Amino acid sequence: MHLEEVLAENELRVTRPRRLVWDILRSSNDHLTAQAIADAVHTQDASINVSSVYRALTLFSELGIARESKFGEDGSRWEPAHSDEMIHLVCEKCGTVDHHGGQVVTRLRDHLASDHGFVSSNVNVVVNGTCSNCSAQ
Amino acid sequence: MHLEEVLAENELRVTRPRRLVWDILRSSNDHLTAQAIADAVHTQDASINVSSVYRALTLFSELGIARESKFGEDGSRWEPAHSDEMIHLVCEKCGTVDHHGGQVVTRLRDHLASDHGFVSSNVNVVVNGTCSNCSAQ
DNA sequence: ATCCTTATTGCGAACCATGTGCAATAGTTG
DNA sequence: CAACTATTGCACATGGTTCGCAATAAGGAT
Ligand SMILES: [Mn+2]
Ligand SMILES: [Mn+2]
Ligand SMILES: [Zn+2]
Ligand SMILES: [Zn+2]
Repeated sequence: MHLEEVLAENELRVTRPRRLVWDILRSSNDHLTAQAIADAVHTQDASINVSSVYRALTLFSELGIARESKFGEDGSRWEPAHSDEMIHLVCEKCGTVDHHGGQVVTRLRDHLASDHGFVSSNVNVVVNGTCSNCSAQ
Repeated sequence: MHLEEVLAENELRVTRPRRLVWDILRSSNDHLTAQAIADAVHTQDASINVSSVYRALTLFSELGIARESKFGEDGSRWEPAHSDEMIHLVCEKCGTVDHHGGQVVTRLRDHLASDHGFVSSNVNVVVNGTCSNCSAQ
């Protein structure tokens, strides 16, 4: 997925803040807070304002190329967009957030639609607990 | 579930703010914001402060008798505690939040534990979409 | 019923993540 | 390169929630 294209298609400009935020998002395989992203951006260019980071993130989300998730604490977490079927496993011990795929979400959507007439636009599954690493101490 | 008992068991006092907040929570079958709860409380006793409402809600959550959920917008939503298996269907049109029960969550927990060593403490499933009422216009 | 101890309150100010108005800046197109 | 205007940086506003502290009121004992 190329930022430039998506922006061009929507007659939006490719700016330094947007490029930097996007690069951080792509290169990290974490679920970052806006602040963490801003910090990372600042190691490249300290002159970029937090507002621009927020504006970029909001825009990317609207464009469908970034995903915002709200886990327990602090603010939203950001990452490149991925399917709802990739659910989030949040370890309460070490704090890591893992992905887990399967059919759960798809089956749930289908069941809700066919048996209850509820048409889902997006499904968020967050599992809090203890990861296998932390279970083994 | 009697508030008085739970509080007594934990050597906590039964106060007017706590009783009022609990009554609102019990008598509504909605998912209320802290502000909505405070407003409702104020119709009974205008002298009760929002801080006390927040403190009561936080306490109830720690005691396991209230449940806090974060849906899309604005602040947290509160209700009497219920099982994780009761998942939330949030209608983007009319705003209503419905419950849906089943085995989905239980099966997911089991799968994660046995096949991935992830021991879940709580599972949150939020489905956003259009309810059957709103689909029918 | 009254006193005592201290948990709980009301109040105001602080907080933190995020959004905004506006003049200055910098993409983009020709 | 010039012109147009989307986007930025800045500083400040916001909204939901929390905190410190002195005043109040539960609950146990007398
Ligand atoms: Mn993810
Ligand atoms: Mn509920
Ligand atoms: Zn862990
Ligand atoms: Zn609806």
